[in-house]
Amino acid sequence: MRDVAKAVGMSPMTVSRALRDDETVSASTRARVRSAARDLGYVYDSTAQAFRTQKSGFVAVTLPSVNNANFAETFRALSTGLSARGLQILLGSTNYRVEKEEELVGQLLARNPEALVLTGGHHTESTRAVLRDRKLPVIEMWDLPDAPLGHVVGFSNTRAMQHIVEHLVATGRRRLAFVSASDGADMRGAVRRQGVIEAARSYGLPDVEIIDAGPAPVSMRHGARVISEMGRKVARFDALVCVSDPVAFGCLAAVQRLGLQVPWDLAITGFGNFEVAQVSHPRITTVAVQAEQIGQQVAQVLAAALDDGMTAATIIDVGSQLVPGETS
Amino acid sequence: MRDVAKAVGMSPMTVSRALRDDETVSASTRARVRSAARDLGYVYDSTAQAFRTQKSGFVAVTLPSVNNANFAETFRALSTGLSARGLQILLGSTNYRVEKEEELVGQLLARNPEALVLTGGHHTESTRAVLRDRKLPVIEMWDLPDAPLGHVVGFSNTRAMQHIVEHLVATGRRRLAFVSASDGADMRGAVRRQGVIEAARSYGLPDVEIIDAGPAPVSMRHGARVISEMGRKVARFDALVCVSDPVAFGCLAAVQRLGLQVPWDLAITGFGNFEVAQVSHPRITTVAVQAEQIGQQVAQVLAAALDDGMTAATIIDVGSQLVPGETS
DNA sequence: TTGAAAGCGTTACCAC
DNA sequence: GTGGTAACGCTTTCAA
Repeated sequence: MRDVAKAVGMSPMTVSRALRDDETVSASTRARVRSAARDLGYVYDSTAQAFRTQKSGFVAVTLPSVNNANFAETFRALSTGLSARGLQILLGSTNYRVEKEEELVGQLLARNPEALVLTGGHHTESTRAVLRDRKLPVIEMWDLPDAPLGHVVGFSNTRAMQHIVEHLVATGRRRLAFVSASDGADMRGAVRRQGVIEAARSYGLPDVEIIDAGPAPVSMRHGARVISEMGRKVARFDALVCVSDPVAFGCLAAVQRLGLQVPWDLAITGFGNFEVAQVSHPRITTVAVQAEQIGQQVAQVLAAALDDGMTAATIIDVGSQLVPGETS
Repeated sequence: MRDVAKAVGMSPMTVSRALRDDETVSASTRARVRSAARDLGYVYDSTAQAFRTQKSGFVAVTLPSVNNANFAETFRALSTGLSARGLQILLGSTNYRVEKEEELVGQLLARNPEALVLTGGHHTESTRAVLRDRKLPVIEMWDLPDAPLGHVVGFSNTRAMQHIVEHLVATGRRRLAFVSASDGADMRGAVRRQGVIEAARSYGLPDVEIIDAGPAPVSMRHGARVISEMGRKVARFDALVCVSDPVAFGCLAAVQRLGLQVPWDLAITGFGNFEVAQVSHPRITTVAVQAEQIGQQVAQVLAAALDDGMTAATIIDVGSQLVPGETS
C-alpha cells in the first residue's frame, strides 16, 4: 500500500480508503489509485484487514456429518444466505461426537469467527464454558435444547417421533422396535428413541424393543446388517421405527431379502424425508424436516444479531410433518 | 497472551513458545502455561498468527456438491490429513458449474490460501488465467485432465465406463441407454457419456441411446422420473447405464414399479459404489472409486508441495474397479 | 531456558 | 478531502 501511495504521490491512508471505495475520497483520486494498484500488481491483504479490524468475515459452523442430504441442504442455504452479506463459512465436522465438537470449536474460535452455529443442543461442559466467556453470537440448530446457549432454530425431535407413533397406532400397529445407533454419541438419535418410548407408553403399547445397529453414525448398511442377522424373527414386531431414512431403507431392503412383505408383514418408518424415502419401492413413511428453511432462518437470525447487536435469544421452531409412504 | 504471561509470571514470548510446544521451553513451564491459559479461557488468535507469519494456514477446496457420499469422503480424508499439519480447509461448493467455480476461486483466493484443490479438470479460461498468474500449488482431483493446472490425483472416467460396457457385453447386453444430466454443466458426466458411446462403438454395438434426466445435478428422483415417464417401452433397451448410483437406484425403483424384472428384463449399472448400490435389493452393479484414497493422496501431495516447494507436477491415477452386483 | 525489541499490513481516530 | 500516528496479537531475531 505504501508503494501504491508513493506511485500516486499520496499517503497510504488515502490509498486504503480509495481501495475500499470510501466516499470521502474524490472520484479522480480513487481512479488513479486503482489503476496504479493494478499496474504495480498490488494484492490487497485481507489477512491484515481481518487482523486490524478484528472482523474475520467468517461464521463458524459445525455439522455432525457433511455426508447427509439434510445437513448438506442446511449448509447450502446458510452458505447462500451468508455470502450475500460477505460472510464465509468455516466448516467443521464433529462426526456425531461432542468431544470432537469441543476440539473443533477451539480450532474454529481461533479464527475469530463473527458467530458460531452448532448443530444440536448437546455439548461438553468445557464447550459451554468457553462460549459463556466469549461474547459471540451462538446459534444452535436442528434441536430445541432445554438450556440454549443463545439463539435456536430447530424443531422437536420428540414431537416428530410422536407423529410417527401416533400414525402407527392409528394404522393398527402395537409391537414396535426402534432401530438406531448404540447409546452415547448421537444425541439427536437418543432423543428420538426416548420420544418413541414415551409415545408408545402413552398409547398403552407394549415396551418398545431397542435394536442396536452399532456405533454412530448408522446408515443403510447398518440397518441392513442388523436385520439380516436377526433373520425372520424380525416378524415378531409389527413396526420397525428407524432413527433415519437411510437406516430405514437398509432395514427395508433386508426385510425384502428375507422374503417378507412390507407393509403387510411389517411396517417400516424413517426420519428426515431423504430422497431415498421418496424414491424407494415401496416409498418409506417418514417425517419431513425443513432443512433448507433452517439454513435460511439461521442466516437471518445471524444477520440481525450482527447488525443490531441483538442479544435477546430468538427461539424458532420450524416444526416437522409426517409424510405417509407405502411402508406403513 | 500477555495476561497468561502475567498469570504464570513469565514473558509473553515464553507463553507463545509454550503454546506451540516449542522444545526449548521446559516441560514444567509448558504445563503451567497451558493450565493457566485454560483457566483464563484464553483463545489463541490464529488471525494474528497468519498475519505475522504470512501463512494463512488455509487450503482452499472446491467440490461440485457436498451432498455426495464420495465427495464427502474425499473431503473427510483430506481434512484429516491436513489437520495433522495444522491446515484448515476453506470449502466452496460449485454446484457442478464452472462459472460458479470461477466466482468461488476468486473468493477463496482472497483468503490467501496456501494451496488450492479443485474437483475436476474443466475450468473457465478466466479461472485458468488467475491461477497461472499466482504462484500457488494447485491440485485437480477426481479426473485426469488433458491440460492439468498443476498436480493431479484422479482416475479415468473414460476407462471406468469401458469396464462397465465390457461387462455388459460379456453378459450378453447390446442395446444400451445412458442416463445422465443434460449437456452442459456436469463435465465428469459428459466424459462418462462419451466413454460409453466410444466403448459401445468399439464392441460393434448399436448406437447408445442418450436419456436426459434433466439439468445437473441429477439424482435418485431424476432417474426415477425419467423412467416413469418413459413407461414400459424402457424394455426396448437391455441395459440402462447410469451416470451415478443414485440415478441408477432411481431407475431401478421406477423399473420395478413398472413391473419389470431386473436383471431379467433389463440390466442397470451405476457409478461410484455408493452405499445405496451395496444395500439395495437387488444390489446395483457399479464402479468403485477410491474416494478416501484421493483425499489422502491429495493431502500427501500438498504436504510435499508445501514443504519442499515441490514444483514438478505429480500425476496420480488411483484407478477404478468394476463391482458386479445383481442388476446385471 | 527465557526475555526484549521490532515489525508484519492494515485501519481507527483525530487533526488539518 | 487528505494525512499522521498508533495499534491490532503474534513471532522472528538476537541477546542474556
